[in-house]
Amino acid sequence: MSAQTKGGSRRRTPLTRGRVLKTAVRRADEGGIDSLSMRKLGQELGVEAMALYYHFANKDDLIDGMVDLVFAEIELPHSGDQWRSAMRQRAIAVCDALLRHRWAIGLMESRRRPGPANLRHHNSVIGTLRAGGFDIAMAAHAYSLLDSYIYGFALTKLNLPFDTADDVAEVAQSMLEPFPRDEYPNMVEILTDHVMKPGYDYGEEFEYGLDLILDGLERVRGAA
Amino acid sequence: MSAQTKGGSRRRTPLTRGRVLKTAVRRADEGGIDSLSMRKLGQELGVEAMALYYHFANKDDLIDGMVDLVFAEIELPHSGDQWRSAMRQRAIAVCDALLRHRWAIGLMESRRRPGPANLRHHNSVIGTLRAGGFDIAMAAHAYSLLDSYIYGFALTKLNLPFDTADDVAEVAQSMLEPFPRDEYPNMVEILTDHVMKPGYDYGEEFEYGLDLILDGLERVRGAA
DNA sequence: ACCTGAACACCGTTCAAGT
DNA sequence: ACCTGAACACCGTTCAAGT
Repeated sequence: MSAQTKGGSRRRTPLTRGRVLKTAVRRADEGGIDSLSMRKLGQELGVEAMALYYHFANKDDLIDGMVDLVFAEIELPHSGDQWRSAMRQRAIAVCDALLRHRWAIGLMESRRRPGPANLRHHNSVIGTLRAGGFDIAMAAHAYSLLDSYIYGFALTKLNLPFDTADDVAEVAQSMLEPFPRDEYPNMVEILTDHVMKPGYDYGEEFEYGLDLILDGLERVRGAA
Repeated sequence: MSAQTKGGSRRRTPLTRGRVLKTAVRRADEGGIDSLSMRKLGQELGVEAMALYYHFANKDDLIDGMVDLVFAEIELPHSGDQWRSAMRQRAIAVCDALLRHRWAIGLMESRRRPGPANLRHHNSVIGTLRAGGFDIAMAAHAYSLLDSYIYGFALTKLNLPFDTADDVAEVAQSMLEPFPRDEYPNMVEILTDHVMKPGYDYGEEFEYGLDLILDGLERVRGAA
């Protein structure tokens, strides 16, 4: 019944934290975090769920490791980069990583035991801002603002009840259907004259807002 | 054993959607969304879990109702308000509501069947922007930017691994503990010279970023 | 050292049945 | 009309036991 009893090889490559984590991330990417149960993960690795508890203290320990894998995917600014282009690139890289790993959005900021990639990331971003002329308090402002925007955008985009452009029309239609015409005229207008137009892509909003924020940061940096 | 068999009253006030929703929101506020199981909710209402399925199609239907209750708590701009003060007030009101109902953060934007309070909210915000001189595309930009920031800030604040100022020092300490000194100097600096200072409150970052964004929106509005 | 089996205390949901 | 009991297919985790 299990993978081991079939064929010649009785024992596969043994479990390691790294192999478990890679499989766990793939599973969560594909099926969502709710599909990542210890039992199913074990099954995918050809092992009983309980074997995982030999390598991880508990599910939270597993998630700590998964989050650090996501941080490791994000390219860091090189020292010497201009703060603005570095922050722009990094914002896009973080957003992309979150869109690849939607399950990670609420988890990236909450680690009590951040891994090395996590700490390297924060250290590098703060260093780039400080080198770009931001004092400590302003670097904190900038980091908070940028990360709130990045995480919020990814959260919003992934939670929108439609994925493709085709979906949009259908969903928008059925959202307003139960209500009398003319009850929400501004909603109707923006949906029909903007959102449902061909070529609309919510994803494009990201860089508009990002550049507006970077403009603002440039201004307060100059004023200090 | 059950509440009904004890004392005189055999049947309590019967279930209604409204009463179930109010109880569900309170439970989720207090114990988190994971503590909101159909069984526990039933128990709190003096009823078997299965009774809830008479009033709600499934758990998602329940959550649709809970989300609309949160939207209903958020005061809307009055028509005639200046766009900037209206957007500022509304951003603070949304952020406060999300901090009161942390379980709602990922759910507010994802309803395929938005309730009336949800639609009224969106309709009102878009209307205020349009009346303030934003054309359709710019109103869409502004709304996306503001909501990404608001939801992202609430998400980040609630996910930070510390709540109180006392926590901060302890958590910061233990985060860096497993690593060699001087490995993350910028992290150490900002933690010790800023975050761990008395009077630090991450919550105060919200209005700084909000005003920077509103300044930016004012500028692009003027340019159009 | 590394993994399993059985068990415990949970989930959401369906469905036939009760009042 | 409104609710219950039993059942199904799941969870995370513990612990003693196997190899």
